[in-house]
Amino acid sequence: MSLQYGILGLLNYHDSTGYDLTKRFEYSLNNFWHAQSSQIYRELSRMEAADWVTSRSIIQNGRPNKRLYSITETGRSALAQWLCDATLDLGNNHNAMLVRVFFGADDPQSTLRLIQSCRDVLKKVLAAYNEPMRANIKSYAESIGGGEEKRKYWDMTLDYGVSQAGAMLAWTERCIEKIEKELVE
Amino acid sequence: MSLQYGILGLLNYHDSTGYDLTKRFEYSLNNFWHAQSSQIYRELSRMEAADWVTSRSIIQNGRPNKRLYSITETGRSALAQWLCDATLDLGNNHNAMLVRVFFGADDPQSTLRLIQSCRDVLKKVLAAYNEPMRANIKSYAESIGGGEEKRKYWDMTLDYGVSQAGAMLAWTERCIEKIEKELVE
DNA sequence: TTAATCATGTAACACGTTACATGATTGC
DNA sequence: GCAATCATGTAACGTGTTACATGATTAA
Repeated sequence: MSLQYGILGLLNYHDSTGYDLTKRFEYSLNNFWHAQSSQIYRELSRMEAADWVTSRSIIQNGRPNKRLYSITETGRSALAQWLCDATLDLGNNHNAMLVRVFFGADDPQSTLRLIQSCRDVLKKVLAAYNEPMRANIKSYAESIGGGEEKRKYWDMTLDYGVSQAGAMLAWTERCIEKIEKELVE
Repeated sequence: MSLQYGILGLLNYHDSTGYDLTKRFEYSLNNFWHAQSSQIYRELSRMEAADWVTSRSIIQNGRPNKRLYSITETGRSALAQWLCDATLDLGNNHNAMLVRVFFGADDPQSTLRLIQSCRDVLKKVLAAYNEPMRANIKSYAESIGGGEEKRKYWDMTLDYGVSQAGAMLAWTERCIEKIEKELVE
């Protein structure tokens, strides 16, 4: 149910359309929460029914009409309440690659290839944190009131991504070494 | 769709009931793939329809009857094919805590508390890797043919968990320091 | 005597993904 | 001329979660 709160959090910064929110997710929360536009529209309808948001139509010419969403007081307090709730779920880790590694003993060659390709992807991911992601966050911070204060927290979430990817990269390298040693013997 | 392959992988070791598989998931793959029994039973029905597994009833006295599942040749080749497929999705990261941190600037106090409780949980998680998890895997390895070979790969998945949790723990400590410094000012 | 273990599932719902439909405008 | 952007969604499906139902046996 965090998607709803992610949406509320962004609407709390300023009114947005579903389209805006989709983009915004992609450029900020995407690192730790991915959301398709179809899902965002669905949640927006539900949230409007629950009176967490309201919407009004904006007629445009030359562009399809927009539906601009705003957070309500009810929504604002639901958000505040959720944000300070410290219950923690480290639960839903679903990693298909690790399933493959787990069952990898019967075919070390392809497991090795798998982990190598994982390593290569991670190197690109780590590079991307610096270039597009930090830059996106910086420019978003400049476009918002109190952005510099908020940016400290946004940066923490990026640091998280960097440290997780870094640890995973180091892990792939250790695994590769182990499997290569095994294959030589 | 990886759940099906997780099930196939375990059935490839030996025939099991849905109940066995649920336990097995909890003690081995749980680190990177969690599955409820209801989901496992559902997948087993689908897989039987697809002829990846077959089942037979075992009558027991004093205990409810079992349905024992076995992997078929079709299932075995589906598994082998999936295992050596190197496509990688680092996609579905869903972390509610990071959503809270992202929107944490308005309430540094509760964000601090949140991250502190995360740190405490992580310390326990890291301790658990050594005691119940390594031990479980070791005893499972001893109960299976070729277990020692396989254990190398199982251990790699545990190493993964340890390194991710370790990196996350270090991250929480950096964040706590930053926020505490901010609160003093 | 109380809880845990064994063993099966169903039902309902929530969340996530993929594919599709529409159609003008702007930039290359 | 072609692709991308803007902007809305629906439909169908797949996956994950929660709650419930049943009921004997065994260990604390």
